[in-house]
Amino acid sequence: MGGGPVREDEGTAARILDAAERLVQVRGFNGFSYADIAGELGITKAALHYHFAGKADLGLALIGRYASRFAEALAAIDAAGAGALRPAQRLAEYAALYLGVIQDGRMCLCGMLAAEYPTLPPPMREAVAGFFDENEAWLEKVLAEGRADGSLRFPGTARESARMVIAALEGAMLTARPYSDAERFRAVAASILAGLAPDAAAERSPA
Amino acid sequence: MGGGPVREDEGTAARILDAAERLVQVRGFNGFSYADIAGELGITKAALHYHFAGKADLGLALIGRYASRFAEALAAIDAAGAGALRPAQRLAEYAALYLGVIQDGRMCLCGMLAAEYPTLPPPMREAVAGFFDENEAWLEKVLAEGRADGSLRFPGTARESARMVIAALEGAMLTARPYSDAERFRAVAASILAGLAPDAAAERSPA
DNA sequence: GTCTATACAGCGATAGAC
DNA sequence: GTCTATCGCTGTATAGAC
Repeated sequence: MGGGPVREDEGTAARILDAAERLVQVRGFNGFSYADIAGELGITKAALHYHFAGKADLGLALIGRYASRFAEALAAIDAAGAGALRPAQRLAEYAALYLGVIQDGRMCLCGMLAAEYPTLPPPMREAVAGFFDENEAWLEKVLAEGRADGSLRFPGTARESARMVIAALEGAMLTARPYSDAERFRAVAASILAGLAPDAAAERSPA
Repeated sequence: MGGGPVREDEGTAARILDAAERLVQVRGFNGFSYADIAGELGITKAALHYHFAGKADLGLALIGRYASRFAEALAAIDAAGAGALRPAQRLAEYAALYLGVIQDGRMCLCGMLAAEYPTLPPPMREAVAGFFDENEAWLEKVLAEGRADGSLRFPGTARESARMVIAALEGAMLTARPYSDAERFRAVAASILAGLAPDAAAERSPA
């Protein structure tokens, strides 16, 4: 899901999305301009407006593509090992997804947008909330399954712990920013997983 | 001195900081302008520049005041109960500090600035990192004490778990923003504490 | 689909009167 | 200490040529 250029014959719209995605993840939605993207791609601001009429349209497309990729990655985890991955392993894969996001000084697109939430156009707000809802639903399912088979232990409901996991991983990305240190994120992620699966010491590395 | 209809005896500089603090916590450092503060206080942008020469100076003063208040709050926790508060209780008080921050759609000042980190002037960056370092040191001390007396249990080092706690609480503020729901934050905070003090189910929640 | 050119609002910041 | 006035720059967005 990390984003980044995919192929060389990628269309202009996709290249705009790639550059904008990186800029939002690094500098925030209020921290970049059409001029930044135009300069990076070697086109003019006017050309950008042809592909995405306004910044709000661009932002909405950004979230849609990002959420789709994330959903595909979650489906891939469910399908891995012919659907035989144990809950703790799926959690580790989930954390590994986040590890792939933070490269190059980025943080989660929707985590960044959550910080800027009050300044976002309403359509973007709804899309951001939807992203978190989907992650929460997937994690709740995994956690409930892990509790049922005894491989995961946590207090309260599976939904509450799902929210805790998302909060901790997003917060780990956020608080790692001042230190430009991916290892710092990895250690925090490992600490979270270890707290949920105290028995499975060998399963907890998200790398 | 001059007499506008001011609520209190608070000086202009302090009132500027109050307004700016709220604006940064809600909209981010890149999401407000001198005009916003001036309009709110009924003064002009030029008057603002008299008190804080540039936006970077204002931002630095903001972090300094915020960090000082936080340090005082931590010292108050250490002093509470004549220094007899148990580690789990001190942790709960720590989480309660965060709960007081998120009112009115705010999030932690330094959490917000961490998201905007790459766009901040270098002096502000150093101050933000210092805030997290201080929190980490305080938490590490509490966690180590809790492990020593058997009241807290966690994997890895006390420092790693301290970073996990900060990440989870900051992330809980971040991910609660789309839902405008303080209860959502409270539940996540309780989930974190419960994971560290599994024996103390009756341990008071951060409310 | 991309360009040049431009409109127009907003930004941080400064000079000088009072 | 606050004001009016203004500067230079950047922001998003648009019109119309090619």
